[in-house]
Amino acid sequence: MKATKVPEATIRRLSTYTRYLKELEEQGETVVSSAQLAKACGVNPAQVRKDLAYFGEFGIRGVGYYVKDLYEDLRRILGLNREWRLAIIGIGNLGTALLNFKDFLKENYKIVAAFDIKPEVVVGRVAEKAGKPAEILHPDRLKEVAKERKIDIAIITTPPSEAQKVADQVVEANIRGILNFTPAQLKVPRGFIVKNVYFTTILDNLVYLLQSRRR
Amino acid sequence: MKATKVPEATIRRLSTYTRYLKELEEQGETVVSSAQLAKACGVNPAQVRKDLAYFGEFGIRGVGYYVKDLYEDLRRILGLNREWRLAIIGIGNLGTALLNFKDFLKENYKIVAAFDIKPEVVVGRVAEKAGKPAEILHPDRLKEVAKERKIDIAIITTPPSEAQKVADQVVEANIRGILNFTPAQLKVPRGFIVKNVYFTTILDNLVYLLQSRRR
DNA sequence: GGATGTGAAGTCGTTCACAGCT
DNA sequence: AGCTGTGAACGACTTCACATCC
Repeated sequence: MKATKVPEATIRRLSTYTRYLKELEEQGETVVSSAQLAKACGVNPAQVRKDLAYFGEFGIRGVGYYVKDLYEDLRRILGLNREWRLAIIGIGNLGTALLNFKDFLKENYKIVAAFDIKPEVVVGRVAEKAGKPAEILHPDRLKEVAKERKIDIAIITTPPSEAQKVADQVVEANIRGILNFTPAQLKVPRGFIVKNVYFTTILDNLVYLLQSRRR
Repeated sequence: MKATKVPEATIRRLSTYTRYLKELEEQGETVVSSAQLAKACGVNPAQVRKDLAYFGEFGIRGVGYYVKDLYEDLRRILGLNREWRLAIIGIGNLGTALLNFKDFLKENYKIVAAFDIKPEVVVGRVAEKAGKPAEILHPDRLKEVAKERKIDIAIITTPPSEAQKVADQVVEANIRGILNFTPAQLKVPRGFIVKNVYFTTILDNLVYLLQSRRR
Protein backbone atom coordinates (compact mmCIF):
# COMPACT_ATOMS: atom_id res chain seq x y z
CA MET A 1 0.00 0.00 0.00
CA LYS A 2 1.52 3.25 -1.14
CA ALA A 3 0.64 6.91 -1.23
CA THR A 4 2.23 7.41 -4.66
CA LYS A 5 0.28 8.97 -7.45
CA VAL A 6 -1.67 6.39 -9.37
CA PRO A 7 -1.06 6.41 -13.13
CA GLU A 8 -4.03 7.25 -15.26
CA ALA A 9 -3.46 4.05 -17.19
CA THR A 10 -3.84 2.04 -14.01
CA ILE A 11 -7.29 3.46 -13.42
CA ARG A 12 -8.28 2.70 -17.00
CA ARG A 13 -7.20 -0.89 -16.50
CA LEU A 14 -8.94 -1.25 -13.15
CA SER A 15 -12.10 -0.28 -14.95
CA THR A 16 -11.44 -3.02 -17.49
CA TYR A 17 -10.75 -5.55 -14.76
CA THR A 18 -14.07 -4.82 -13.08
CA ARG A 19 -15.91 -5.57 -16.28
CA TYR A 20 -14.22 -8.93 -16.58
CA LEU A 21 -14.68 -9.69 -12.89
CA LYS A 22 -18.36 -9.04 -13.24
CA GLU A 23 -18.53 -11.56 -16.06
CA LEU A 24 -16.65 -14.12 -13.99
CA GLU A 25 -18.95 -13.57 -11.08
CA GLU A 26 -22.00 -14.08 -13.26
CA GLN A 27 -20.46 -17.30 -14.48
CA GLY A 28 -20.08 -18.45 -10.91
CA GLU A 29 -16.28 -18.35 -10.81
CA THR A 30 -14.94 -17.73 -7.33
CA VAL A 31 -11.20 -17.35 -7.83
CA VAL A 32 -9.05 -15.74 -10.50
CA SER A 33 -5.28 -15.41 -10.94
CA SER A 34 -3.40 -12.35 -12.14
CA ALA A 35 -2.37 -14.41 -15.17
CA GLN A 36 -5.97 -15.12 -16.14
CA LEU A 37 -7.08 -11.56 -15.55
CA ALA A 38 -4.12 -10.31 -17.55
CA LYS A 39 -4.85 -12.55 -20.48
CA ALA A 40 -8.49 -11.54 -20.63
CA CYS A 41 -7.65 -7.86 -20.51
CA GLY A 42 -4.66 -7.99 -22.79
CA VAL A 43 -1.99 -6.94 -20.33
CA ASN A 44 1.02 -8.36 -18.51
CA PRO A 45 0.34 -10.34 -15.30
CA ALA A 46 2.84 -8.25 -13.35
CA GLN A 47 0.95 -5.21 -14.52
CA VAL A 48 -2.22 -6.51 -12.93
CA ARG A 49 -0.48 -7.07 -9.64
CA LYS A 50 1.22 -3.68 -9.73
CA ASP A 51 -2.06 -1.97 -10.51
CA LEU A 52 -3.68 -3.57 -7.50
CA ALA A 53 -0.67 -2.91 -5.31
CA TYR A 54 -1.33 0.82 -5.51
CA PHE A 55 -4.37 0.26 -3.34
CA GLY A 56 -3.48 -2.59 -1.04
CA GLU A 57 -3.16 -6.36 -0.96
CA PHE A 58 -6.14 -8.19 -2.32
CA GLY A 59 -4.83 -11.63 -3.18
CA ILE A 60 -3.84 -14.82 -1.46
CA ARG A 61 -0.43 -16.20 -2.34
CA GLY A 62 -0.53 -19.56 -3.97
CA VAL A 63 -4.22 -19.07 -4.76
CA GLY A 64 -5.18 -15.86 -6.51
CA TYR A 65 -7.99 -13.38 -5.91
CA TYR A 66 -11.53 -13.99 -4.78
CA VAL A 67 -13.64 -12.75 -7.66
CA LYS A 68 -16.42 -11.27 -5.63
CA ASP A 69 -14.22 -9.52 -3.11
CA LEU A 70 -11.92 -8.08 -5.74
CA TYR A 71 -14.87 -6.88 -7.77
CA GLU A 72 -16.30 -5.05 -4.83
CA ASP A 73 -12.97 -3.65 -3.74
CA LEU A 74 -12.34 -2.27 -7.20
CA ARG A 75 -15.77 -0.72 -7.44
CA ARG A 76 -15.18 0.99 -4.15
CA ILE A 77 -11.74 2.18 -5.21
CA LEU A 78 -13.05 3.57 -8.46
CA GLY A 79 -15.92 5.30 -6.70
CA LEU A 80 -18.52 3.25 -8.53
CA ASN A 81 -20.26 2.22 -5.36
CA ARG A 82 -22.27 5.37 -5.20
CA GLU A 83 -24.60 7.17 -7.57
CA TRP A 84 -23.17 9.77 -9.93
CA ARG A 85 -25.57 12.29 -11.39
CA LEU A 86 -25.01 13.40 -14.95
CA ALA A 87 -26.23 16.25 -17.10
CA ILE A 88 -25.97 16.30 -20.85
CA ILE A 89 -25.43 19.65 -22.50
CA GLY A 90 -26.07 19.92 -26.21
CA ILE A 91 -28.89 17.74 -27.42
CA GLY A 92 -27.84 17.20 -31.01
CA ASN A 93 -27.41 13.76 -32.47
CA LEU A 94 -24.78 12.67 -30.04
CA GLY A 95 -26.49 14.13 -27.00
CA THR A 96 -29.71 12.44 -28.00
CA ALA A 97 -27.90 9.15 -28.37
CA LEU A 98 -26.45 9.48 -24.90
CA LEU A 99 -29.85 10.28 -23.46
CA ASN A 100 -31.11 7.02 -24.86
CA PHE A 101 -28.02 5.16 -24.00
CA LYS A 102 -28.77 3.85 -20.60
CA ASP A 103 -27.84 0.34 -21.65
CA PHE A 104 -24.20 1.34 -21.95
CA LEU A 105 -24.16 3.29 -18.71
CA LYS A 106 -23.58 1.32 -15.56
CA GLU A 107 -26.35 1.37 -12.99
CA ASN A 108 -24.58 3.86 -10.79
CA TYR A 109 -24.77 6.57 -13.42
CA LYS A 110 -28.00 8.52 -13.65
CA ILE A 111 -28.83 11.18 -16.18
CA VAL A 112 -30.76 13.83 -14.28
CA ALA A 113 -30.91 16.76 -16.69
CA ALA A 114 -30.56 17.75 -20.33
CA PHE A 115 -29.70 21.19 -21.64
CA ASP A 116 -29.78 22.88 -25.02
CA ILE A 117 -29.83 26.48 -26.23
CA LYS A 118 -32.87 25.69 -28.32
CA PRO A 119 -35.02 23.60 -25.97
CA GLU A 120 -38.12 23.91 -28.07
CA VAL A 121 -36.34 22.70 -31.18
CA VAL A 122 -34.80 19.57 -29.75
CA VAL A 123 -37.49 18.50 -27.36
CA GLY A 124 -39.48 16.84 -30.09
CA ARG A 125 -36.65 14.69 -31.25
CA VAL A 126 -35.86 13.42 -27.81
CA ALA A 127 -39.48 12.82 -26.99
CA GLU A 128 -40.11 10.69 -29.98
CA LYS A 129 -37.01 8.65 -29.38
CA ALA A 130 -37.48 8.14 -25.69
CA GLY A 131 -41.16 7.46 -26.10
CA LYS A 132 -42.14 10.09 -23.58
CA PRO A 133 -41.95 13.85 -23.42
CA ALA A 134 -38.52 14.97 -22.32
CA GLU A 135 -37.55 18.02 -20.39
CA ILE A 136 -34.88 20.10 -22.03
CA LEU A 137 -33.61 23.16 -20.21
CA HIS A 138 -31.78 26.26 -21.30
CA PRO A 139 -28.11 26.33 -20.19
CA ASP A 140 -28.78 29.63 -18.41
CA ARG A 141 -30.49 27.54 -15.78
CA LEU A 142 -27.43 25.36 -15.20
CA LYS A 143 -26.43 26.86 -11.90
CA GLU A 144 -29.87 26.70 -10.39
CA VAL A 145 -30.58 23.18 -11.61
CA ALA A 146 -27.13 21.85 -10.73
CA LYS A 147 -27.72 22.70 -7.12
CA GLU A 148 -31.27 21.46 -7.04
CA ARG A 149 -30.54 18.12 -8.71
CA LYS A 150 -27.04 17.64 -7.35
CA ILE A 151 -25.35 17.30 -10.71
CA ASP A 152 -21.89 15.77 -10.36
CA ILE A 153 -20.77 15.63 -13.96
CA ALA A 154 -21.53 17.58 -17.13
CA ILE A 155 -21.25 15.83 -20.47
CA ILE A 156 -20.62 18.35 -23.22
CA THR A 157 -21.90 17.39 -26.65
CA THR A 158 -22.41 20.81 -28.17
CA PRO A 159 -20.77 21.97 -31.39
CA PRO A 160 -17.06 22.58 -30.72
CA SER A 161 -17.48 26.32 -31.13
CA GLU A 162 -19.84 26.47 -28.14
CA ALA A 163 -17.90 24.16 -25.89
CA GLN A 164 -15.76 26.66 -24.00
CA LYS A 165 -18.70 28.91 -23.28
CA VAL A 166 -20.65 25.98 -21.93
CA ALA A 167 -17.66 24.86 -19.89
CA ASP A 168 -17.56 28.30 -18.29
CA GLN A 169 -21.18 27.94 -17.28
CA VAL A 170 -20.50 24.49 -15.89
CA VAL A 171 -17.71 25.89 -13.78
CA GLU A 172 -19.97 28.72 -12.69
CA ALA A 173 -22.48 26.09 -11.59
CA ASN A 174 -19.70 24.43 -9.59
CA ILE A 175 -19.99 21.09 -11.36
CA ARG A 176 -16.54 19.62 -10.84
CA GLY A 177 -16.35 16.99 -13.54
CA ILE A 178 -16.63 17.48 -17.29
CA LEU A 179 -16.72 14.81 -19.96
CA ASN A 180 -15.95 16.60 -23.20
CA PHE A 181 -17.02 14.99 -26.46
CA THR A 182 -15.98 17.95 -28.60
CA PRO A 183 -12.51 18.35 -30.06
CA ALA A 184 -12.15 21.72 -28.31
CA GLN A 185 -9.41 22.19 -25.69
CA LEU A 186 -11.35 23.29 -22.65
CA LYS A 187 -9.76 25.53 -20.06
CA VAL A 188 -11.09 25.24 -16.53
CA PRO A 189 -9.81 26.49 -13.17
CA ARG A 190 -7.85 24.29 -10.80
CA GLY A 191 -10.15 21.97 -8.94
CA PHE A 192 -12.27 21.13 -11.95
CA ILE A 193 -11.51 18.06 -14.02
CA VAL A 194 -11.97 17.64 -17.76
CA LYS A 195 -11.70 14.32 -19.54
CA ASN A 196 -11.87 14.21 -23.30
CA VAL A 197 -13.50 11.60 -25.46
CA TYR A 198 -11.83 12.44 -28.72
CA PHE A 199 -13.22 9.91 -31.01
CA THR A 200 -12.43 12.01 -34.00
CA THR A 201 -8.82 11.95 -32.89
CA ILE A 202 -8.90 8.23 -32.35
CA LEU A 203 -10.25 7.78 -35.83
CA ASP A 204 -7.37 9.87 -37.18
CA ASN A 205 -5.06 7.66 -35.19
CA LEU A 206 -6.47 4.53 -36.72
CA VAL A 207 -6.10 6.01 -40.17
CA TYR A 208 -2.46 6.83 -39.53
CA LEU A 209 -1.74 3.29 -38.47
CA LEU A 210 -3.55 1.83 -41.46
CA GLN A 211 -1.81 4.11 -43.85
CA SER A 212 1.68 3.82 -42.44
CA ARG A 213 1.74 0.05 -42.48
CA ARG A 214 0.97 -0.35 -46.17
CA ARG A 215 4.49 0.21 -47.30
CA MET B 1 14.30 12.73 -39.70
CA LYS B 2 14.33 9.31 -38.10
CA ALA B 3 12.98 5.87 -38.77
CA THR B 4 12.13 5.25 -35.11
CA LYS B 5 8.70 4.12 -34.11
CA VAL B 6 6.41 7.04 -33.59
CA PRO B 7 4.65 7.11 -30.21
CA GLU B 8 0.92 6.81 -30.31
CA ALA B 9 0.68 9.98 -28.26
CA THR B 10 2.56 11.87 -30.92
CA ILE B 11 -0.03 10.94 -33.52
CA ARG B 12 -2.81 12.01 -31.21
CA ARG B 13 -1.16 15.38 -30.79
CA LEU B 14 -0.49 15.84 -34.49
CA SER B 15 -4.20 15.42 -34.97
CA THR B 16 -4.78 18.15 -32.41
CA TYR B 17 -2.25 20.43 -34.05
CA THR B 18 -3.98 20.12 -37.42
CA ARG B 19 -7.23 21.28 -35.89
CA TYR B 20 -5.59 24.38 -34.48
CA LEU B 21 -3.65 25.02 -37.68
CA LYS B 22 -6.87 24.93 -39.62
CA GLU B 23 -8.30 27.58 -37.33
CA LEU B 24 -5.22 29.75 -37.74
CA GLU B 25 -5.40 29.40 -41.49
CA GLU B 26 -9.02 30.45 -41.50
CA GLN B 27 -8.08 33.48 -39.44
CA GLY B 28 -5.48 34.38 -42.03
CA GLU B 29 -2.42 33.71 -39.86
CA THR B 30 0.60 32.74 -41.90
CA VAL B 31 3.21 31.84 -39.31
CA VAL B 32 3.09 30.05 -35.97
CA SER B 33 5.73 29.18 -33.38
CA SER B 34 6.07 25.95 -31.45
CA ALA B 35 5.38 27.98 -28.31
CA GLN B 36 2.07 29.26 -29.63
CA LEU B 37 1.03 25.87 -30.94
CA ALA B 38 2.00 24.30 -27.63
CA LYS B 39 0.01 26.75 -25.60
CA ALA B 40 -3.11 26.30 -27.69
CA CYS B 41 -2.90 22.53 -27.48
CA GLY B 42 -1.87 22.33 -23.85
CA VAL B 43 1.56 20.79 -24.27
CA ASN B 44 5.21 21.69 -23.91
CA PRO B 45 6.87 23.59 -26.79
CA ALA B 46 9.70 21.07 -26.98
CA GLN B 47 7.09 18.40 -27.31
CA VAL B 48 5.69 20.06 -30.40
CA ARG B 49 9.11 20.21 -32.00
CA LYS B 50 9.91 16.62 -31.07
CA ASP B 51 6.62 15.43 -32.49
CA LEU B 52 7.34 17.10 -35.79
CA ALA B 53 10.94 15.90 -35.79
CA TYR B 54 9.76 12.32 -36.20
CA PHE B 55 8.73 13.22 -39.71
CA GLY B 56 11.22 15.81 -40.89
CA GLU B 57 12.06 19.47 -40.58
CA PHE B 58 9.16 21.79 -41.18
CA GLY B 59 10.17 25.05 -39.54
CA ILE B 60 12.43 27.97 -40.15
CA ARG B 61 14.79 28.88 -37.33
CA GLY B 62 14.18 32.29 -35.94
CA VAL B 63 10.76 32.38 -37.55
CA GLY B 64 8.52 29.42 -36.86
CA TYR B 65 6.30 27.36 -39.12
CA TYR B 66 4.27 28.43 -42.11
CA VAL B 67 0.71 27.64 -41.11
CA LYS B 68 -0.51 26.50 -44.48
CA ASP B 69 2.49 24.33 -45.28
CA LEU B 70 2.54 22.69 -41.87
CA TYR B 71 -1.18 22.04 -42.04
CA GLU B 72 -0.82 20.31 -45.34
CA ASP B 73 2.25 18.39 -44.32
CA LEU B 74 0.49 17.09 -41.23
CA ARG B 75 -2.58 16.09 -43.15
CA ARG B 76 -0.42 14.14 -45.55
CA ILE B 77 1.50 12.50 -42.70
CA LEU B 78 -1.66 11.47 -40.93
CA GLY B 79 -3.17 10.11 -44.13
CA LEU B 80 -5.99 12.62 -44.08
CA ASN B 81 -5.34 13.77 -47.62
CA ARG B 82 -7.33 10.95 -49.10
CA GLU B 83 -10.85 9.67 -48.64
CA TRP B 84 -11.50 6.99 -46.04
CA ARG B 85 -14.64 4.96 -46.41
CA LEU B 86 -16.47 3.95 -43.27
CA ALA B 87 -19.14 1.43 -42.42
CA ILE B 88 -21.17 1.51 -39.24
CA ILE B 89 -22.24 -1.78 -37.78
CA GLY B 90 -24.97 -1.76 -35.18
CA ILE B 91 -27.58 0.89 -35.76
CA GLY B 92 -28.80 1.42 -32.23
CA ASN B 93 -28.79 4.81 -30.61
CA LEU B 94 -25.11 5.38 -30.94
CA GLY B 95 -24.88 4.05 -34.49
CA THR B 96 -27.76 6.28 -35.50
CA ALA B 97 -26.04 9.25 -33.98
CA LEU B 98 -22.89 8.52 -35.90
CA LEU B 99 -24.84 8.18 -39.13
CA ASN B 100 -26.15 11.68 -38.59
CA PHE B 101 -22.91 12.99 -37.36
CA LYS B 102 -21.31 14.26 -40.47
CA ASP B 103 -20.65 17.63 -38.86
CA PHE B 104 -18.11 16.07 -36.53
CA LEU B 105 -16.46 13.99 -39.23
CA LYS B 106 -13.84 15.69 -41.35
CA GLU B 107 -14.54 15.93 -45.06
CA ASN B 108 -12.22 13.07 -45.88
CA TYR B 109 -14.32 10.55 -44.01
CA LYS B 110 -17.32 9.16 -45.82
CA ILE B 111 -19.88 6.78 -44.42
CA VAL B 112 -20.68 4.38 -47.23
CA ALA B 113 -22.69 1.63 -45.53
CA ALA B 114 -24.71 0.80 -42.44
CA PHE B 115 -25.35 -2.67 -41.07
CA ASP B 116 -27.68 -4.16 -38.49
CA ILE B 117 -29.01 -7.62 -37.75
CA LYS B 118 -32.53 -6.26 -37.84
CA PRO B 119 -32.49 -3.96 -40.88
CA GLU B 120 -36.25 -3.67 -41.04
CA VAL B 121 -36.48 -2.60 -37.40
CA VAL B 122 -33.93 0.17 -37.49
CA VAL B 123 -34.49 1.53 -40.96
CA GLY B 124 -37.41 3.64 -39.86
CA ARG B 125 -35.53 5.37 -37.13
CA VAL B 126 -32.64 6.30 -39.35
CA ALA B 127 -34.89 7.42 -42.16
CA GLU B 128 -36.84 9.82 -40.07
CA LYS B 129 -33.72 11.29 -38.62
CA ALA B 130 -31.81 11.65 -41.85
CA GLY B 131 -34.85 12.95 -43.65
CA LYS B 132 -34.56 10.37 -46.38
CA PRO B 133 -34.93 6.61 -46.55
CA ALA B 134 -31.75 4.91 -45.42
CA GLU B 135 -30.32 1.65 -46.56
CA ILE B 136 -29.50 -0.75 -43.77
CA LEU B 137 -27.92 -4.06 -44.66
CA HIS B 138 -27.60 -7.35 -42.87
CA PRO B 139 -24.06 -8.07 -41.59
CA ASP B 140 -24.04 -11.29 -43.60
CA ARG B 141 -23.51 -9.09 -46.62
CA LEU B 142 -20.42 -7.46 -45.15
CA LYS B 143 -17.87 -9.27 -47.28
CA GLU B 144 -19.67 -8.63 -50.53
CA VAL B 145 -20.42 -4.99 -49.78
CA ALA B 146 -16.97 -4.26 -48.36
CA LYS B 147 -15.41 -5.19 -51.66
CA GLU B 148 -17.98 -3.40 -53.77
CA ARG B 149 -17.88 -0.14 -51.81
CA LYS B 150 -14.23 -0.28 -50.81
CA ILE B 151 -14.84 -0.05 -47.10
CA ASP B 152 -11.66 0.88 -45.24
CA ILE B 153 -12.89 1.03 -41.68
CA ALA B 154 -15.65 -0.62 -39.68
CA ILE B 155 -17.15 1.21 -36.73
CA ILE B 156 -18.66 -1.23 -34.28
CA THR B 157 -21.55 0.10 -32.22
CA THR B 158 -23.39 -3.13 -31.46
CA PRO B 159 -24.17 -4.37 -27.97
CA PRO B 160 -20.94 -5.59 -26.34
CA SER B 161 -22.09 -9.19 -26.47
CA GLU B 162 -22.21 -9.12 -30.27
CA ALA B 163 -18.99 -7.25 -30.82
CA GLN B 164 -16.57 -10.15 -31.22
CA LYS B 165 -18.83 -11.93 -33.66
CA VAL B 166 -19.12 -8.80 -35.75
CA ALA B 167 -15.36 -8.26 -35.56
CA ASP B 168 -14.86 -11.75 -36.97
CA GLN B 169 -17.08 -10.88 -39.90
CA VAL B 170 -15.20 -7.65 -40.43
CA VAL B 171 -11.94 -9.58 -40.56
CA GLU B 172 -13.52 -12.06 -42.92
CA ALA B 173 -14.47 -9.14 -45.15
CA ASN B 174 -10.83 -8.04 -45.03
CA ILE B 175 -11.58 -4.60 -43.60
CA ARG B 176 -8.32 -3.73 -41.90
CA GLY B 177 -9.35 -1.03 -39.48
CA ILE B 178 -11.86 -1.28 -36.64
CA LEU B 179 -13.10 1.51 -34.41
CA ASN B 180 -14.67 -0.22 -31.44
CA PHE B 181 -17.20 1.68 -29.34
CA THR B 182 -18.11 -1.29 -27.17
CA PRO B 183 -16.27 -2.15 -23.96
CA ALA B 184 -15.47 -5.62 -25.35
CA GLN B 185 -11.83 -6.64 -25.84
CA LEU B 186 -11.75 -7.57 -29.51
CA LYS B 187 -9.29 -10.16 -30.77
CA VAL B 188 -8.23 -9.82 -34.39
CA PRO B 189 -5.42 -11.42 -36.40
CA ARG B 190 -2.12 -9.68 -37.03
CA GLY B 191 -2.47 -7.10 -39.77
CA PHE B 192 -5.81 -5.82 -38.55
CA ILE B 193 -5.96 -2.81 -36.28
CA VAL B 194 -8.46 -2.13 -33.53
CA LYS B 195 -8.80 1.19 -31.75
CA ASN B 196 -11.13 1.51 -28.82
CA VAL B 197 -13.31 4.44 -27.90
CA TYR B 198 -14.00 3.54 -24.34
CA PHE B 199 -16.10 6.35 -23.19
CA THR B 200 -17.57 4.31 -20.44
CA THR B 201 -14.05 3.75 -19.19
CA ILE B 202 -13.21 7.41 -19.48
CA LEU B 203 -16.27 8.24 -17.44
CA ASP B 204 -15.10 5.80 -14.78
CA ASN B 205 -11.78 7.54 -14.90
CA LEU B 206 -13.31 10.92 -14.34
CA VAL B 207 -15.28 9.58 -11.41
CA TYR B 208 -12.16 8.17 -9.83
CA LEU B 209 -10.43 11.51 -10.08
CA LEU B 210 -13.40 13.39 -8.65
CA GLN B 211 -13.78 11.00 -5.81
CA SER B 212 -10.15 10.66 -4.86
CA ARG B 213 -9.55 14.39 -4.61
CA ARG B 214 -12.31 15.10 -2.15
CA ARG B 215 -10.41 14.02 0.88
C1' DG C 1 17.84 38.08 -32.13
C1' DG C 2 14.98 34.46 -32.05
C1' DA C 3 12.88 30.09 -32.87
C1' DT C 4 13.99 25.58 -34.51
C1' DG C 5 16.09 20.89 -34.08
C1' DT C 6 18.18 17.59 -31.03
C1' DG C 7 21.37 15.05 -27.75
C1' DA C 8 21.20 14.45 -22.86
C1' DA C 9 18.80 14.28 -18.60
C1' DG C 10 14.80 13.37 -16.29
C1' DT C 11 10.36 11.33 -15.37
C1' DC C 12 7.03 7.99 -15.62
C1' DG C 13 5.22 3.50 -16.53
C1' DT C 14 6.07 -1.43 -17.58
C1' DT C 15 8.29 -5.81 -17.14
C1' DC C 16 11.38 -8.92 -14.84
C1' DA C 17 12.66 -11.95 -11.42
C1' DC C 18 12.48 -13.58 -7.14
C1' DA C 19 11.46 -13.42 -2.15
C1' DG C 20 7.58 -14.24 0.80
C1' DC C 21 3.20 -16.45 2.05
C1' DT C 22 -0.39 -19.88 2.12
C1' DA D 1 4.19 -26.11 -5.14
C1' DG D 2 2.04 -22.05 -6.65
C1' DC D 3 0.76 -17.34 -7.03
C1' DT D 4 1.10 -12.93 -5.00
C1' DG D 5 3.70 -8.67 -3.84
C1' DT D 6 7.59 -5.81 -4.90
C1' DG D 7 12.44 -3.90 -5.49
C1' DA D 8 15.23 -3.37 -9.36
C1' DA D 9 16.04 -3.23 -14.32
C1' DC D 10 14.29 -1.71 -18.31
C1' DG D 11 12.06 1.01 -21.76
C1' DA D 12 9.36 4.80 -23.43
C1' DC D 13 8.02 9.31 -23.51
C1' DT D 14 8.77 14.15 -21.96
C1' DT D 15 11.37 18.12 -20.77
C1' DC D 16 15.60 20.63 -20.63
C1' DA D 17 19.16 23.21 -22.52
C1' DC D 18 21.86 24.64 -26.01
C1' DA D 19 24.01 24.52 -30.55
C1' DT D 20 22.33 25.68 -35.05
C1' DC D 21 20.67 28.26 -38.58
C1' DC D 22 17.43 31.86 -40.80
